[in-house]
Amino acid sequence: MFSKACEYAIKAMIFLASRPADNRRAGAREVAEAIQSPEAFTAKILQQLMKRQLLHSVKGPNGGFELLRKSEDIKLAQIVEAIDGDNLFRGCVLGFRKCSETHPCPVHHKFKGVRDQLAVMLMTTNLAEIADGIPAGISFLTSE
Amino acid sequence: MFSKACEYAIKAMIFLASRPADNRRAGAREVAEAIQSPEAFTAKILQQLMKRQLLHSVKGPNGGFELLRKSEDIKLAQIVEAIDGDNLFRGCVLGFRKCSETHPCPVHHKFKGVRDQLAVMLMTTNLAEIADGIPAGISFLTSE
DNA sequence: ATAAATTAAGACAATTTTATCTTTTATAAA
DNA sequence: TTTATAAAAGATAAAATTGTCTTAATTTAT
Repeated sequence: MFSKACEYAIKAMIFLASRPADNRRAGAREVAEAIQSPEAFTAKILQQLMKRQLLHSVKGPNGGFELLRKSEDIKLAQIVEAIDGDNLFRGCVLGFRKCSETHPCPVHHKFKGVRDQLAVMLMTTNLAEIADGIPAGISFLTSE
Repeated sequence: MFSKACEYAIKAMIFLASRPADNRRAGAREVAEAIQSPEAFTAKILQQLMKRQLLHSVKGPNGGFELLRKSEDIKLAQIVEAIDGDNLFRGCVLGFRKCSETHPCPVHHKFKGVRDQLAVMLMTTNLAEIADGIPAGISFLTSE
């Protein structure tokens, strides 16, 4: 569904959002360890999230990354869009450029419901609501 | 959402299902032209669909590929599963192996609805219903 | 000021996916 | 039986994605 890079991006953003409010900032190494992802690759992804105005970074000792906005104001769709683009929830599943209600591909109407539900969910779900379950022990960011 | 190979597979199966009943068989070249895909790559995919018991092939002059079963009896899920596996509609969106109702990843409950709707749709939609719109001019298998 | 820590950036490498090319095998038609 | 046609199979290649390494730039703390 998502690229590996996008999976890491979502996990990284959730991790940052789930940290205590007084110490939100975390370095690339810390993020990578927390979400069990390759460090250098993760650093690149954090940089992309910066360019897309989702993160902010500080160099030097005690530096690191933190959310640019409140977690309530960051939607899942923005993270996905920053890394994978919006093709998943806006494009034609068969890859046609010209696919629409009036000129539909053979599966257009079959996928419409799923696609729209996915788009709405991604656009309305904010980081806070999915990150809060982690410190509460309700959901998990690691396998074991 | 789907790999390129899977997109081609779906299109190829739809193309074959949309042909006139008296001349269902089509060669790899004909299929590739119809769905505007690279011929050799498409041939490989058709072979995979054969190994997964979705197609049958005949060698030699006037040979080619045809559906192994009636299009009514072939579900979209079988085609997707044959090429991309069932990860899309059964696996965890964040890639966790151990993700379940009782041990959920942070987005598990948010994606559950979409994922289940997708799974049901893929498992209940048969080739006939999506292929029939093509000869009828209701849906399209090419861009222009 | 200097040293240490950390991000930024770019080159490089491995893997996977997508795509092509060549040779072999099977089959139908002449 | 020969020839032409088409799939089967395997090698090769190109492109995209994933991942690593090295160097530079920046900032904090000493």
